[in-house]
Amino acid sequence: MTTPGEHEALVRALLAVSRSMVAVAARNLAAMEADVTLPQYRALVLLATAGPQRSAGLAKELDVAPSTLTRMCDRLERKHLVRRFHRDNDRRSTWLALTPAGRDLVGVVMRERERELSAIVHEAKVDASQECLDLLDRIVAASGELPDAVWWERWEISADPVDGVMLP
Amino acid sequence: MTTPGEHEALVRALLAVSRSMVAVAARNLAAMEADVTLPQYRALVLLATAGPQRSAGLAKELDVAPSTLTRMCDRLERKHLVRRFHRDNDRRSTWLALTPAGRDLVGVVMRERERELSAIVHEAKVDASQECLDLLDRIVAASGELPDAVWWERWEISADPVDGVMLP
DNA sequence: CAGGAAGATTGCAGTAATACAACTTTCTTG
DNA sequence: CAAGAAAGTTGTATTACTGCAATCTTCCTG
Repeated sequence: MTTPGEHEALVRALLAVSRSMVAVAARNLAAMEADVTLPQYRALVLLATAGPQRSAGLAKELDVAPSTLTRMCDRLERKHLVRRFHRDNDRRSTWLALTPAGRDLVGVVMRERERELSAIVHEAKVDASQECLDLLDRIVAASGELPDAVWWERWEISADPVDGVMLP
Repeated sequence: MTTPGEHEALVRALLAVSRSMVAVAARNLAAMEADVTLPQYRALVLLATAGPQRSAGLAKELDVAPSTLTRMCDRLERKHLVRRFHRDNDRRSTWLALTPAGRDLVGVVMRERERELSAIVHEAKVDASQECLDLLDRIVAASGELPDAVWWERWEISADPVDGVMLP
């Protein structure tokens, strides 16, 4: 079990890690010059991991007003990164899904980030014991995020999954 | 030394960690409702860690045009989070520094993030061996970020350091 | 089927980010 | 000292984000 001191030490270490990872992600996304804004990119990532959504659901996850989301999706649709569709003969709810291009964009950004992390790990010359890997995995799980392997599975099927498994 | 397989495994684990930490930071900042935008917050953080800057230097670090930075600082100054001043009888360069309020804002956001990370660590029920802490520290160092203790030192003196040690 | 609820969009309005070009001031150098 | 470089600010314009209120379909329910 974790003693108070160990707990604090780990939290402090993670706070620094958090700053590192945020900086890496920010540089990474800026460098892509991907023609999407940060709010737009957040929407794309949500669609990649949580799958197609109703407009209202996505608005709630992004914590913006419905009208804000409508406008944002207008722009994303204009760029062919997202598409709208309907289901179950329900013409009220509009569903949103990534296009293959939208899926690819998220994948490219993530692959690039992976490349940067690889360089950092190389630079750090660290030895990753199983114990440390487990620790990282548990932190990820506790924060509510998906393990890497699962993340990529979700990503893989996130474009055009209408006949697939991601629709509830 | 790290074998190929271990390297890959660590990179993958870190990629997931990166997604976690970005999510935590995003939630965190959004929840603060701090009356600053993300670009503005990035500027404040840079001033907190790198100390007072010339306008051009900050613009370069943020990768925006000088005029963009001027306008942003107009807004930050209006909110009393940043102040402009001159040095060395040089009336061309304008320097930028945090006000105490600006410094506090950054500190509050970071403390809140620390609180969230503490909850996650608690939830994860992990045991942090010295080996794991060292690994995290080396990752942080390799990414060019400061260790937590140093970060807080910099933060501490970042407001009104004109007679202090942060000015080159 | 009629009334109302649900869901998204549109009208309207304000703020922010962003950059290019022109300009002002100030420093530096020949 | 004069010419020019350096640094920041202002003028101007575009795009995006954001939300509230009104509207328009569409679905549901009595």
